[in-house]
Amino acid sequence: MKLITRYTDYSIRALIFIARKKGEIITASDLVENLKIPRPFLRRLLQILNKEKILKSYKGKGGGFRLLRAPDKIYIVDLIKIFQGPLRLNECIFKKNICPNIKVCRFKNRLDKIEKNVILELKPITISSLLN
Amino acid sequence: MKLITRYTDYSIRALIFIARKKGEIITASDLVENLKIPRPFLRRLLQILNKEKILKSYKGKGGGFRLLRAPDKIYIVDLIKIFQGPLRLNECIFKKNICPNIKVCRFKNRLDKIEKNVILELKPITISSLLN
DNA sequence: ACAAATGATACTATAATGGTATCATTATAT
DNA sequence: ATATAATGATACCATTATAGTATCATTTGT
Repeated sequence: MKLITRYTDYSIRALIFIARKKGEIITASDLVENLKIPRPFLRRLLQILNKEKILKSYKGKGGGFRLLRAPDKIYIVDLIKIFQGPLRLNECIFKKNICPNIKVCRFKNRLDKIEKNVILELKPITISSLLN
Repeated sequence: MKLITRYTDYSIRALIFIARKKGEIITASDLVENLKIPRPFLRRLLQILNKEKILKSYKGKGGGFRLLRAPDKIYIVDLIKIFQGPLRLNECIFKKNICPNIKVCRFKNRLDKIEKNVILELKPITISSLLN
């Protein structure tokens, strides 16, 4: 029951590293050396961040990655969504229309409240808010 | 990233059902019929609850299960612990002594706070508080 | 003795996560 | 042009957690 998978965790570390280098183009190799993330895994992750327009990639010699958005516009919840899908801690095992007491189920209501609070606390966290 | 697995979820439903029957001995069959939980799965789960002293089982004809504790002494977090292990949303991928910046890692600090809040909200929930 | 219950335990299936490997493509410097 | 250093695309594999099944043994009331 982890909130954050390695994809998300690694990508946060990578983005923080890149953000600290303000504008420099950072290669996968730079990140491997500094963050000890397995190379092929990191490469995949960077490609995803590129596709999702979090990073911009530069191909060819001298290439690498740069942030596409300002660090205060990169929200952790976006990363979670990219790598882990919609943030949902709580899903009724009976899908909507089968569970007989969906409206009454007090447990589900409690979990919904907890989920909302988690989201509320995660929402404001950006890469820039983690920089130091 | 689910807070609650089926084991936990099913066992909550089962315990609520049993609790409502105040003191009656409830068989696995009763629960299967009423809660639509797959029989072998439910049976395993009841055996676990028996071992963990949440339920008391009665073997042989006329047997079944009864609550061993009062419903207000059965905490959801106990069930989570039984079926899912310690409630931990947040574990550094670098175990304690490897991550260079464990004390400074602001992200981990944030997650710790969120985790604490989740636990705080889950802690008071008992079977009796879900009885309606 | 029989039937109706649980106890014990081993097995299987599926999906998510974590990680690897390979080849193609692009861009720069010489 | 060509070699080199970078990313792009993709397919594959391993491990673990979750979900679920199957089987036989044991106990107990009638």
